[in-house]
Amino acid sequence: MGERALTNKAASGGRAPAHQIVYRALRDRILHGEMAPGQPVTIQGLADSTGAGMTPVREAIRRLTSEGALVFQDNRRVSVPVLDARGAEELIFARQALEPELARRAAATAGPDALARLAAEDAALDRAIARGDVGGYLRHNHGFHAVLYVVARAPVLADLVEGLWLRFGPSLRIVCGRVGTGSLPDRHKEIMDALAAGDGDAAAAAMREDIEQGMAALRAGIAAGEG
Amino acid sequence: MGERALTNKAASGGRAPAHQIVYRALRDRILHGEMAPGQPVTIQGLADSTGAGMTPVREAIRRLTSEGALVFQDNRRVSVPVLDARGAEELIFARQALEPELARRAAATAGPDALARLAAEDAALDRAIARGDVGGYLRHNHGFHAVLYVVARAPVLADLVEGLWLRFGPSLRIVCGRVGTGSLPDRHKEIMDALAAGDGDAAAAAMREDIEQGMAALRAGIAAGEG
DNA sequence: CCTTCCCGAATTTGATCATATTCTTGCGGC
DNA sequence: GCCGCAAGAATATGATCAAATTCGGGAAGG
Repeated sequence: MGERALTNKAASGGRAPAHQIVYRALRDRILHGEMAPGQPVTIQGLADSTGAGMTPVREAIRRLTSEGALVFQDNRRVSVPVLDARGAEELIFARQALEPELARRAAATAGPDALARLAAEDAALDRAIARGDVGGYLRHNHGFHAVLYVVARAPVLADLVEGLWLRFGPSLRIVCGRVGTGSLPDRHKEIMDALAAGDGDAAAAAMREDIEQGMAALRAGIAAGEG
Repeated sequence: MGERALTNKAASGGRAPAHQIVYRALRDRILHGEMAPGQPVTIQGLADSTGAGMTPVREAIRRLTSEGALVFQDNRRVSVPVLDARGAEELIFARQALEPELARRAAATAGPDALARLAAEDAALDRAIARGDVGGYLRHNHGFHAVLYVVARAPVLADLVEGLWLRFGPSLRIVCGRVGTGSLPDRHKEIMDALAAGDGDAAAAAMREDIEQGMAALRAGIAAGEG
């Protein structure tokens, strides 16, 4: 999400601005489900907990509201949004509309190093599942897809899809916490095979099934939580 | 983009926060092509021109960078992004992937008032074309689609697509300024007919053609501008 | 006498600004 | 060509003001 500059900056020894640090930290917490849906997010609370001033915190919050990771209530308060069934359906549609294309493009650009990084994320994911580590599952499941987005070299589409993850992250954590990591199969092996073979159609198809399986759990969990 | 609260606030007599006003103003200027691609945007300049302090301006800029309407350069400066051919292709793909679905959903929810608003926007659009008014063309072309997004009652998809408009707005202005408004046909009549008939498939198909026609101009203009 | 409702003060939170600090950059001298 | 200086711009802080929520006291009604 336009963080290339920051990454370069950090890599070259420069110090990142406080608002970037706060943004990153809060973003990761939302993405990995460490904030519950509906939980209020206060500027002063974040400023106290991060040690930053109000202005950088304010900027980080504005950014995340723009991405749908936080919502601006009519009281001017900010909170983690509660995902309803309609919203979940839209997110699933958007993922299915965009991510298979990213997989297709990644099949044309993936090299050995990319495949190795994907395999590493998938292995870490499997270990987290075996351990029953929900946090690790969420982190490495997203990590696998995030590597694929970078490999696809489609920054606009990648930005859009990353925004979708932010919207269902908190709810996915709730759902996974209820059902555990046992019943969460994925199609990552099929995706990697297709990428290795350079078969875009197969990669897109495998991604479609991976999303369908992952989002089916979310859909069911949200329906159960609402009823 | 999550501005429902603000709108209600403003409608009920409350005053909108300065950062919302600045955000809206700058967003509209980008959307309607009043800022050229590559043009720098300085915090102090905006603060001076809008009369607001630096903090609200800062928040507005952060929001727009998150939406891809502005880019954060590695110098910590902010500017209007320059759209290249690859980025344009991604935007076109994303529009084609998402907007037909919005048209399909709008066909199921459009009532007489919605059709009237669409017809009003389209009429204003036709007048702008006849007048050769590029600014009016951009404003009412977006207005037509924006009304449709609201009618579709799919806020997540609408947010995503609105973000796409922000990304190609400045470049579209350049292209339209080069070729004029004469050769810019659209499929708005077909879309409205399909919505009136409640035919989702026809609405989606008409939307696909409308996007194809509008984006073909952008694609050609960008290729010409780069070559 | 107890319960309920309403009103207003205290507290919490958000919004804004003026200012100090840091960073980048461009220029001029060496 | 290189180094340092000065100007412009972004970053960050804390203070100050305004809005909203909460909580507690008191009156009305049962």
